[in-house]
Amino acid sequence: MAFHKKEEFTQKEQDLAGFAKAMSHPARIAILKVLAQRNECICGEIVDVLPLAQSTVSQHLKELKNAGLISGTIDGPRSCYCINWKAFEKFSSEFTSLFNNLKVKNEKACC
Amino acid sequence: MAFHKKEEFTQKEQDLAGFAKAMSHPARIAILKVLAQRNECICGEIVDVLPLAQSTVSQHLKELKNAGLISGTIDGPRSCYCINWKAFEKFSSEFTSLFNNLKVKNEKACC
DNA sequence: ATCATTAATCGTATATTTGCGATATAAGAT
DNA sequence: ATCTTATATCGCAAATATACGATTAATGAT
Repeated sequence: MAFHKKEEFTQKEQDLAGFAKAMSHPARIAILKVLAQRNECICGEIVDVLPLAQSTVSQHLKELKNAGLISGTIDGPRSCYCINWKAFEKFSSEFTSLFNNLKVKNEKACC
Repeated sequence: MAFHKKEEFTQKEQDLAGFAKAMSHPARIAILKVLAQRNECICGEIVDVLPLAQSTVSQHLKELKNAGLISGTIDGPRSCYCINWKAFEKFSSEFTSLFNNLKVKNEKACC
């Protein structure tokens, strides 16, 4: 009956989950890798590398953009996407710090 | 027509995506946090903390377990779950190393 | 042996994601 | 002005995820 209960959690939990969600598909991991290897990347090159249709790649790019992990400028038929390192580092450190802190407290495993 | 193309990507990409997917819901982030704060954690305590039905929490626990992020021993009516730090660190470092390496190559942003 | 407790599983409804082809859009080339 | 190229968006179908209540299973208590 009641769906989509995500807003009942803390903002930080939602943010982290959103970040993870953006990277929860191998195509998007692959896209990030391709983008990270170049300074300027045209979408078409990504399409060539991935085993997916152009429209699907465009959709994945959109999701990564919405999540803030990449930024892109649309310049007519030629789009330039690249990784938004700032946002990426923010999440990455938030993520690792959360679990590193917890880990210190809890050296011995229980089961 | 063709769906579920995930197997067309590298194993590493799939693994990373699977790890991210396991954490792509705030409820599962919250569960990991609760588990990390105790040495032994009974599922019921998690149910009390989360704004979700018992069956739903059980489902989330199952997903975390399938992803290898937590391990649990079922002991009759009393289950003990805890974080699988080993698997967690493996992914965590794989994850950060991937992007740290890439970042070094690519100090200047392009757009 | 029966009851209470706790957690997993089943069945089901709805929402979201994934993917593609077709179409639209926007700029450069002819 | 028309054609080409590159990318975004639309519309749709299928798969997966999310959530719950009801049921089952398994142990401990009475």
